[in-house]
Amino acid sequence: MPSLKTDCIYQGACAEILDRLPEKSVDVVFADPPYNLQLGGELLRPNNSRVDGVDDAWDRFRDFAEYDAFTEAWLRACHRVLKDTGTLWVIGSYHNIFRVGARLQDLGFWVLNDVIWRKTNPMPNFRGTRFTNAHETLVWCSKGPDARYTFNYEAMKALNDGLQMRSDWSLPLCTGPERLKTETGEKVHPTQKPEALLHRIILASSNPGDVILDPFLGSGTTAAVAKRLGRRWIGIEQDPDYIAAARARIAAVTPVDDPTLVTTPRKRSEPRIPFGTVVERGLLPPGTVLSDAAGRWSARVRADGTLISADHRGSIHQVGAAVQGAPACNGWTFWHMRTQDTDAERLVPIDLLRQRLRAEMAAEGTGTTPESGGALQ
Amino acid sequence: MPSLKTDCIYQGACAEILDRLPEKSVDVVFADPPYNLQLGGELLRPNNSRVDGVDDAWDRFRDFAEYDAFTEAWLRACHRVLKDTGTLWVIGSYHNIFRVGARLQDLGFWVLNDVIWRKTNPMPNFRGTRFTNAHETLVWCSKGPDARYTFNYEAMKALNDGLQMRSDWSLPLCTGPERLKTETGEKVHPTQKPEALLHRIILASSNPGDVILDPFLGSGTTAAVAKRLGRRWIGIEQDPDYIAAARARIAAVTPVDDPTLVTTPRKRSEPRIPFGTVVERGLLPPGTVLSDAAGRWSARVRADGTLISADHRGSIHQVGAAVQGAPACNGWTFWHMRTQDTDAERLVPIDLLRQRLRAEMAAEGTGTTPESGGALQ
DNA sequence: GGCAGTTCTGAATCTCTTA
DNA sequence: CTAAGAGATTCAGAACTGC
Repeated sequence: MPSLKTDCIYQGACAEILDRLPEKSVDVVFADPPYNLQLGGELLRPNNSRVDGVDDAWDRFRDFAEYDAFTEAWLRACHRVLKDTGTLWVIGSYHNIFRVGARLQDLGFWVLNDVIWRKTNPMPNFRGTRFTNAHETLVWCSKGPDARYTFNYEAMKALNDGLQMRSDWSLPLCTGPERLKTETGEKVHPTQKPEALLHRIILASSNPGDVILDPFLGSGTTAAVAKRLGRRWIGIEQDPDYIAAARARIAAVTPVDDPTLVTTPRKRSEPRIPFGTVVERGLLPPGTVLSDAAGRWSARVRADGTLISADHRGSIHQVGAAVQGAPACNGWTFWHMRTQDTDAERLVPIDLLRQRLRAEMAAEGTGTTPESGGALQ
Repeated sequence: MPSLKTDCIYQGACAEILDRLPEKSVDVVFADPPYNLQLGGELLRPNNSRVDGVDDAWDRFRDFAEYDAFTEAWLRACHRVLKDTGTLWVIGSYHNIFRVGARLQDLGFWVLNDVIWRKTNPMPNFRGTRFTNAHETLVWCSKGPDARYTFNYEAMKALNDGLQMRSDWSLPLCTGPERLKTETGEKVHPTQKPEALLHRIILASSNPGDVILDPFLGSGTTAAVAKRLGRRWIGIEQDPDYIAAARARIAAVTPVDDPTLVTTPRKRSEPRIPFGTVVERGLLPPGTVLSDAAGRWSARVRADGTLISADHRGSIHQVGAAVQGAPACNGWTFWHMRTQDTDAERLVPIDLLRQRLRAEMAAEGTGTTPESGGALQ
């Protein structure tokens, strides 16, 4: 099995190149395949200027059958090189996304989300014959229904001002200085994607050091953003002009050197601390009375790190669930202790003690290093 | 060939019923088929309450093959009953929309647009495992690449306050009084669609008197909106409980009697907040009579968000200016509506509705997009 | 009645580690 | 492999409760 050389562009047809890479070696695939646009003649704006549509050879297919065969080949090849914990992103429009989506489901990929790139500045429909085509669709999937995968939930939530990131993303088209131009001022690539789009994708679904593969690299947006965010990358591209432009572009990118700048740790990945340790270290003496925030229920701390209430005994979680009659409970945030704060007596969650202990252990160097990002089911 | 009886619900399996209808007799099909959700066990919110997921028998399929066969059967039957100038709408999620989209392309349907219903108030992802599933996808297609079809471009542009209607529509879920409930307070139907969605679809792709067919009628949203907008309709549904609820609902609808209220022959200009959204969201039903503060002039509201008076038609601003013989007019403050306030009937400016909508849109919080910046979708 | 706080709910493929 | 236990996790809006 060949080893995996990263941070380089492979020239050639993507399915063939992919078949020569080692299996289960890639963390994230981002694919921007030909859309099979099936454009008719040329399109004129109301002022009779010509719309520079996609008419390149790489977007010409005889029929759906040929496009489907092409799609299945590269998807299958991607499935092989993906790690079992890896995920695949594909972007497309209504011309091709149903073909792609159905094929990837048939190949066993498990759709996690479809994501809408809502364009803030789309090209209008000049003829007034349809709705302005103002979005593109991304499909995000894991290797199977039970596969674990990386989703940096907290990073996405932070990016969205503290609210869960939704499946619709409003971003402008790639224009202005970001858009690569030739010396004669022509677009280098007809469908260059905005870096903001790749920024969000890579931040959401990978960790620093991960390998991001783009089987249709084009002008190199994926590689440029991956490099900047401290990820390794692999690009596959046929066209030597695109490759030249991408190489120059990627070379000009300076990576963010501090990994903490490009990760938002999940609570799930923090070291686990048994409640018993809190008692053992004397942060909470046996016999201390805990209660919930509203003071409805109470329980006492036992020396072995279990709780005892009027009717129940067990872990902080078990007793919390039992007194509420709930199926489950996070005891750390449910149970509170009295604390003398300035003058008034207040109730604070015992999770504060866990946080203090984590800080102490980090200072001692005894705690396990928090893993970056969270691996999800 | 049987004749086409309209404005009624046929009970039975949709493909079988469709096969008994005359061919090429329907103008628009709107289909909301089972999504094949494949939900696992139960899901609890962070507060331990149970999510009432869709587990109905009609959404259970063995595998993709069975779902695909089901899909192809009803799509093929719809193709037969559609006029050559007819169009088909299908709504779905990532669970099924790729299967549906690929099959309808295979059957010869020609995709005109995919349209995103962006939900302003979706259910969150409670476990923090994915992006909030905040949208659904509609596919709109004609019978073939060269088929003519109805698209009321000007009506859609008017509804979007003078800007081309885009392929992404922001609308709230069907909740509150619009949501049908049983006597015991349960949902009549687990997936009732908002009337605003059907309002836009029917206004966009049909004319008064056209026949709208819904092969999965459910609680009858399609029929209710079609009737109100002066279209004929046909519903197909298996479940007798859904049928009973739909019949009662549809019977309570009063059609807009004047066809000129639901079509748009002329152009108009561009204010900042589309008055059409006020209409579409049901804050002001088509046919409502508006007047100026002194009661000197009056005009009626049309379904696309324009007004019609004795001598004039156009935007709220244009008609306001025209009736006064003034060069310009702010329709938002000029036009008033009657409101039942405490005991007395009063006239209040329709700007109140805009303010309410602005508050809602601000709460929707879409950040830097034009949508939150004023150009309502 | 009015206002504030609480509860409820919506097409949802919704955990991970250790024993 | 399964089972058990720890413990992480929510936004908008309507409906309801209580003062």
